[in-house]
Amino acid sequence: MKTKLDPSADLSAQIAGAIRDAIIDGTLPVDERLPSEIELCDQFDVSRSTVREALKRLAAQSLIRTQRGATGGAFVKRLNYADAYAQQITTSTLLLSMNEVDFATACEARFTLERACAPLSAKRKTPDHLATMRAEIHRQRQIGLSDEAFCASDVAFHRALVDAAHNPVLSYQLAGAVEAMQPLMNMITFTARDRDKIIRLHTDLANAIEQENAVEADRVLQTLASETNAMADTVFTARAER
Amino acid sequence: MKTKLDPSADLSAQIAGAIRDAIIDGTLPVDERLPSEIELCDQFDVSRSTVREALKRLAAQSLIRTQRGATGGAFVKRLNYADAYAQQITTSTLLLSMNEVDFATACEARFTLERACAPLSAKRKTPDHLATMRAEIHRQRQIGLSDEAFCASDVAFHRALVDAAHNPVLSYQLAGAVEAMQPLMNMITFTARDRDKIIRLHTDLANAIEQENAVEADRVLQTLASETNAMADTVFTARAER
DNA sequence: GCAAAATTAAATGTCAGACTTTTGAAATTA
DNA sequence: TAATTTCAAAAGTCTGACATTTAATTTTGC
Repeated sequence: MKTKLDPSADLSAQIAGAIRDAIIDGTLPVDERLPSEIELCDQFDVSRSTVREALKRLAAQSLIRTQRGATGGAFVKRLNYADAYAQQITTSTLLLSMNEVDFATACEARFTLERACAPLSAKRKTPDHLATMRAEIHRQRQIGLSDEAFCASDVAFHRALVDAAHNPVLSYQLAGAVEAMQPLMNMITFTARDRDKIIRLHTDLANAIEQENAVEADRVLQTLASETNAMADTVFTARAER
Repeated sequence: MKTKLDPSADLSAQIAGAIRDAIIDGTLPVDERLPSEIELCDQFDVSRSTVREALKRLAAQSLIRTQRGATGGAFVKRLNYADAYAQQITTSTLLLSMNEVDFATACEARFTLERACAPLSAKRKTPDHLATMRAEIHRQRQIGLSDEAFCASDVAFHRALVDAAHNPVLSYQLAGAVEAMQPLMNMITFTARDRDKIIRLHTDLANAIEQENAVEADRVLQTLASETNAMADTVFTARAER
């Protein structure tokens, strides 16, 4: 681990990069203990502050975990789905909110991916996922529900749809696509008629999944996509005129 | 920005979390300058080392950038596609390599998503993307090409396919799915006949995209998925017997 | 001799202060 | 006015100290 790179970057970034590479290419296997901070000081010939800053960078990416105490230290962390989800969602959300990605583009991406997922969900759904979907539909019917709460329930509904495919990798990939849309959706105000329309489509979708009717599910998702786009259009053009 | 959270975590993690939240919810807009390190020391009542460790955590997630010098400081960074790609790929790769995700699951996720993308690619392809795909097919034909180089070219081919959809959000989402498979693919040794088969399918796929034949493209991708799974099966069962 | 309690040592976490380097702006000079 | 010099603010790095946590070791009490 005497590797060094990119002399332009900060020392702590170089060191973090060297260790990260070692983790990614498997030189440092999961649960391996890194040398102690003091030993890393010697190896990289820097001070402890610099080593610590490098380790914090790695910790922020969930590449290592640290333990205090006698047998403590920094260990290569087994990246779990929960951490990966969280990072993906943060990144996706910021990517969308900071880059003036237009609603149509994000919407297209999301529904394209969801439509890909639906046939698998129809085939592999369990009563559990179906129950979650129905429960969220029920929640969406509540009168006096805020727009934000409606959106949150919408996300939960679609996540249940995705999870029903029983492919954790797929769920992970789609988590970003679905959740990252939420802030954009929150910019929309839903009229009662909009909600009715969405709820009806959600019901159709749940039914299609229950009946393992992939074609119908796809049709509903396509409709949902265009309806969502239409609602956004209405809101945004109205807002632009004002 | 006087918020604090989770008293169980380290101070630097708490501070990073508070600032991260402010960035995500928009309290700190893009390109806003954070207070200087010294000012943050006062605000959070911690030492400079602790503040710096917090800032390094944020930098590792591409949430801030720092500049030295008189008008320098830490600024909220506009997350660009390149950084988001890189992070997504790192996370996806590690998720797959560290969690004994079986080949079939990862493969299914990848091809399901790619099939969703193909109709859009067929509709919106440019000569440029098509040329990239053909160039990679050409590279794959070279005799004496290592398995690794073959896989890398395979990834490049599929990325061109995805990028042809001209939806940057979709490209970003699929980057992880496609690239993260590479280490898994690298575990396979391709016989000459395997390569022939793949190259023929790639050619069919490029033709289908060129002719805007989405149905044919989907058929080819399905075939490619099952062929890939079959090759992996052969390799893994042979390896298991040994 | 054994179990509980005290001690120790190793490691990370935090702090304080100094020095270095970078960089833009202000002041000076030609 | 333009080039140069000076200056000051800020991040980057280093050193050394102390605090806290934790497991292993040693001591003590019975």
